[in-house]
Amino acid sequence: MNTRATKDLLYQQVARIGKVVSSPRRLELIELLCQGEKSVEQLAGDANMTVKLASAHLKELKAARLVETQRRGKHIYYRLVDSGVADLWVMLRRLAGHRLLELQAALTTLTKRPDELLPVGSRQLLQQARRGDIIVIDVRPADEYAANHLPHARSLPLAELKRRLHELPADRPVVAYCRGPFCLMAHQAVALLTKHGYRAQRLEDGVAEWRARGLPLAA
Amino acid sequence: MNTRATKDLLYQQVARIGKVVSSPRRLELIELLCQGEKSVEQLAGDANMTVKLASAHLKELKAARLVETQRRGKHIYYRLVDSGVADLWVMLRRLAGHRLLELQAALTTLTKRPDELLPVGSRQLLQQARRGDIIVIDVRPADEYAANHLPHARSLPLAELKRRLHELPADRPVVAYCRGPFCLMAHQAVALLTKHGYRAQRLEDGVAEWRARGLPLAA
DNA sequence: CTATCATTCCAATACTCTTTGGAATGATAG
DNA sequence: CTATCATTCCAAAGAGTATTGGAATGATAG
Repeated sequence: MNTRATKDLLYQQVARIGKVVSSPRRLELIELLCQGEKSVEQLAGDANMTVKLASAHLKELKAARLVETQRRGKHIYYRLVDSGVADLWVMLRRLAGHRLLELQAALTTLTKRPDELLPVGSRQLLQQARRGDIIVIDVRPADEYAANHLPHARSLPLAELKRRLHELPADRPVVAYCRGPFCLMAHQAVALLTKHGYRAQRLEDGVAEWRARGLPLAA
Repeated sequence: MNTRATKDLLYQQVARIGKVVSSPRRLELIELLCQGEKSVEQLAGDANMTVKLASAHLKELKAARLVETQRRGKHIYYRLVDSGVADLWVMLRRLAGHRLLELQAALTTLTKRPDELLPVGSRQLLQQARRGDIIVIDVRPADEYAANHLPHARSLPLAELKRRLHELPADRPVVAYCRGPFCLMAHQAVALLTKHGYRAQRLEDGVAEWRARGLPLAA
């Protein structure tokens, strides 16, 4: 029994998972896939890279068994193998956020108005949304809403928000969410809503964070 | 607001955590530190590397805020910053184990006898240990036992096991555990015990796995 | 067949990481 | 002061990674 050699082999295998999540590009792809399955084209577009580069990174993710593919028509769709991968993303982000001051600094420059952040707990939010005391809107693209969304949330993509403002009752507070803490869409939505007289706040969580906490989702 | 640049920065910060856990050596150090704090010398010895190399890797871990140091006398002791780091290690290993067939293959070559693995649930194990129906032994070095161990376990380091065999009652089953699934000490202990007529089984978990499941520990 | 979507191959550049060596520097105990 | 423990600096070899380019190949829909 060659102890050293075997141990090295074991750690090396685990390190493969680490290697895969050591690239900012791949992390961005993982975050996008947390929103639901997407084609290579969509992924490349959303993450600002060429299709070829996205393809290369997705190949790595697939080799590590973090994502899987399915062909439908002309497109090949990628999705996370299971929610454990989303949990890994949430955990890494949480660890990074707790430890790396640089990240916190970067995040606060994004969120110029800390007051727009939602002060309310998750379960309380759900209750208020169910009763209709507040309106929860999902400002991601419609297909991501279709794949998975928070209970009692309605889809109102950022791109359509301006011309569909009238759909929102002006007398109730609005809570907007998007892909998670790194996503800027909810942020912009809140800015727009506030400018038009709404009481709007941002929910930092996305569906991945929501699920990682064991909270329910709707599809 | 330069969206792209900011996003890149955010993902880059998270990728730093990934980078740190993309090295087999550093993972081994993390696993060792899951057992309790250790000096550089100890770590280097346990992980079969030179002090200088260990020092370099520990520097990386420290830069990522996964470990912290404390000087006591001539030695500098390293420890995990909090149990979230141990959880990350457990999570990565679990993901790797679920996904990478190579890892499973390597593990089964280690465990030539699958029957030696404990078939019993964690809570049930605790109960039996508390009642004294079984003897749970911690075969890690004594200082790791001192730092943290399973409830109702007694310390019986592998190095001393042979000459302290008489301390174990021959009429009750023995369950041995060590640093976790990647550690071979419990394995060897079970082999030795079985050879001497004991009914011995191996518990795959170590203290990190135990804690990650929310189960209690003793110190 | 043609257009589209995705991957692959070969190649090149630039970059980063790992590991080792030798030598030097700090910090501490006794 | 001396021995021990740990880190640091400079340097270098070697391996691996990321990204881009051009061109080609598969797979599918219509």
